Amino acid sequence: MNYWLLKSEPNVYSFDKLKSEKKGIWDGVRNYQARNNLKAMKKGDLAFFYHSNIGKEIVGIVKIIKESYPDSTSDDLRWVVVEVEPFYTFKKPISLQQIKSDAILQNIGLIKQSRLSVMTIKPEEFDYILAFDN
DNA sequence: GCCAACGTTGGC
DNA sequence: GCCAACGTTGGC
Repeated sequence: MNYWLLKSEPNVYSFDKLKSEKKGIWDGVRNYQARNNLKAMKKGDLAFFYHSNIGKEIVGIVKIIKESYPDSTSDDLRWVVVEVEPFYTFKKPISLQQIKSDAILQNIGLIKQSRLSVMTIKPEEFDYILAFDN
């Protein structure tokens, strides 16, 4: 079981939209490192859903329900998608500011590699962030 | 709107 | 294979 973080601009594709649609295809990734992370995802893995640009906060968790397959929004076979469904909604979203100001989370990918849209989250980071919500 | 931090492209 | 120029992402 691995943990991930997926970024989306909420004005393009928000967590609320995913919830209203019950499941979603994570398409449009055009970066090798992000693509490699998509390929490494297994059914049942969990991922934080982060709103970039607007909100700048982790708003929920999604579950990977279908492993990677070619992205139909590109005719280039290098790119892939996964399918996700809503798994958990944070009672109170975790802001980037909160993550940045936490000594434990200084090495999280969200801070270290701010431009990457699909990244891994260490199990201890996942548990630690989830505990904020209780 | 600006800029830092990348990633990509293309000339050599 | 190097590197300059350019494009993109995302925080501020």
